[in-house]
Amino acid sequence: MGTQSVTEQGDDPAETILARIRARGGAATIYDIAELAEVNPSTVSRALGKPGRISAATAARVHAAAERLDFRINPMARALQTGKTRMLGLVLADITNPFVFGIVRGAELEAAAAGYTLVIAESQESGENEAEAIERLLPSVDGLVLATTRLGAGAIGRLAARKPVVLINRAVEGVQSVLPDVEAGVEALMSHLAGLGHRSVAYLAGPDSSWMSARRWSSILAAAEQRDIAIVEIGPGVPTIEGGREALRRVNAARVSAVIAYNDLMALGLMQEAAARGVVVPDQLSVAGFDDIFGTELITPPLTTVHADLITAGRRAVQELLEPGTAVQIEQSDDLLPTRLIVRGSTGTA
Amino acid sequence: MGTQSVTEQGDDPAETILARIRARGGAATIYDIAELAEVNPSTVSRALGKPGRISAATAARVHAAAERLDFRINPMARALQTGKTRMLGLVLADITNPFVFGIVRGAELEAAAAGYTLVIAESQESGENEAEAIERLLPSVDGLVLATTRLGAGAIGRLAARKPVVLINRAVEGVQSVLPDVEAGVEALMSHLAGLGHRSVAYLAGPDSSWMSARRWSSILAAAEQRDIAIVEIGPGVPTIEGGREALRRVNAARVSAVIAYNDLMALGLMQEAAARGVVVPDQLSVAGFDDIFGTELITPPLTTVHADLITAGRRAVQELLEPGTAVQIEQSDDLLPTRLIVRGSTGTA
DNA sequence: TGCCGTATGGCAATCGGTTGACAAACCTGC
DNA sequence: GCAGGTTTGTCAACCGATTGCCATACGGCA
Repeated sequence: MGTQSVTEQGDDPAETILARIRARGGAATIYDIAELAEVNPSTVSRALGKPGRISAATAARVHAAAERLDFRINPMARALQTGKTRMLGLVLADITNPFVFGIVRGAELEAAAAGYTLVIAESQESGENEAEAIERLLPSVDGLVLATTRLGAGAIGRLAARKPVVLINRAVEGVQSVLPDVEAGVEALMSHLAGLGHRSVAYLAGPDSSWMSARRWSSILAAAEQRDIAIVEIGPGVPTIEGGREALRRVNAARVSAVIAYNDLMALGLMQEAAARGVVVPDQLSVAGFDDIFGTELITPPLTTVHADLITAGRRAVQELLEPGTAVQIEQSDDLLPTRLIVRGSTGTA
Repeated sequence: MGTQSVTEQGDDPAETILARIRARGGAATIYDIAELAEVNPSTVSRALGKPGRISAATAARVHAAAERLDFRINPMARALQTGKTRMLGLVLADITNPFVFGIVRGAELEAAAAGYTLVIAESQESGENEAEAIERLLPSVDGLVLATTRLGAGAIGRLAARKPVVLINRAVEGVQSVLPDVEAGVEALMSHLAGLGHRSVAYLAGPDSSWMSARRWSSILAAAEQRDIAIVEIGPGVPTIEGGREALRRVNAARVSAVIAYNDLMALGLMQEAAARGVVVPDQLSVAGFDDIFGTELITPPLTTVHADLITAGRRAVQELLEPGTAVQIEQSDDLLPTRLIVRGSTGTA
């Protein structure tokens, strides 16, 4: 014995405390740490959360104890006191639309970097689900990113009054938003089509309620007028492959040489239906879309589309949520997301 | 005056309380309700959460007051006391893989139906990110769904000891899991290929660490042996389109007439690369994949694949998490998810 | 009328952190 | 050696719900 003492667990204070934690069947708390480091719980809290407030020596003891006990802060307890949950909500209309990939990834990235947790809710393109999901989410998040939702401007405004809200691909007076440079993308696309000799073009619109569909249409209209190209709007349509397929008939009936779809999903649908009906793309009909989603390179011919940097959109939305520093200037700010035309095989000479 | 009294806000107790709530800048609490309904906070709690415990009359008063004040329970406060957060974590390797669509949607659906919130974390195919994400998530969720992660069996086991865990597309001793009926799908696929006259087939494996890749390979191996078909395993490879593209050379070198890819993404990559190199599918090479993801119908020729019901996988994973009723029998339980062969154009006669 | 069992509501402790107010200890410099 | 200022750590209240225990009220029954 003596130096060669029996290694009894009981004599190591850390072991004693760990045993107690295990017995209670939970995780270590700051009280456990306080006991082990022989300080007050409040000191633990500050050592862990307010760098500089506690002397380096004590802080080191606390950190060592925390490490030893494998301490993990209880987010609920902290949230209860501070009112901040360190969670952000991301509301999507349809998670099976590859369009959301980039947004989700960008938002995740940025949120994780800031130590925030991202909660994703999807409404499956249903307004009720969406309202419900948002209500469920609201009390537990510090802010909300709304990506092309079904909500009306009024509801969004009211929401923004309760919690910070950032919109993606949509603008509402007084609410922050992240928008792509539609103008530039459309300009490039219309020049491209004009250069190929198209004099008559159709725009296949998305849902009536879609702010972005209207925005794209107005840009396209302006660009067409400027170039003296005939333009017609067809729709509204469901923003899915199915919606695109169903619209082909009306597009054909319009006797245009090119069609611009509200989004890539609809463009893909148009192309599938065209292939099924023997309409050759791009010889008989040029097709273009927006967003450059997964799948645009898969189809034959590959789809010409206006690329938007969705990852950056997701990142920036979260950034703006986290730092209200950015002024609440919507529209016309120079920070529209860059957009660029990707020319592939689905567009050809008229 | 009298009946025609001045409508002063101050005389409506609800208004007074609402004003106070607004001033404090927060939401209504059970204490506010208690005050308005003239009962004790504990009565409010019970009226709202324990049906039957409080008399119908009082409960009605409480509910009316809650409604009036637009009460929304504070999830953090409840979680702190009960230890249950009513949140579930879903960990994905890569959210940009269309494979996860169904899983996410199914899990969302089921979680929402049970009043739970789903928190999604993605590791971007990196082990470190994943461990970090899980650590971040763990304290705030009641359970975890792990969909084809990078974690080793040991780590998963340790995790399962801390919180309920359900695995998708992977089995670990003693941990619940949701698995597809690989056997049946592979049988159907191999019969199909054999019927087309293929006598020499390659399997393009996924990552080394992938449990499912190994599982598929062993099934394929068995089915090939049984049919006296020559089979080779090529790989491991990255489970993406890029990974598939890179593998084409090795597949060609193997001089097989058909290749089965670990998943659809790799199969799509193989086909893209084949098209780029003038290898005609299916005339010179038949290609098949697994999962039936978005995009398999887009490519030309469309991809033959083994469909798995991923939505159901997501749903069931959440169900098992929520009701531990299900016995912890992994493997060999009859509840493997049905699987079925979808024959499309990418497979043809040898 | 009186006794007992049950239905109902209240009291107060509790979950695990955070934070304002304060006291003790420490350092200055004169 | 002491006034004045700064660190550093402690005390105790608090966030908003839940819940075990208890007191009262009420109904039934003898």
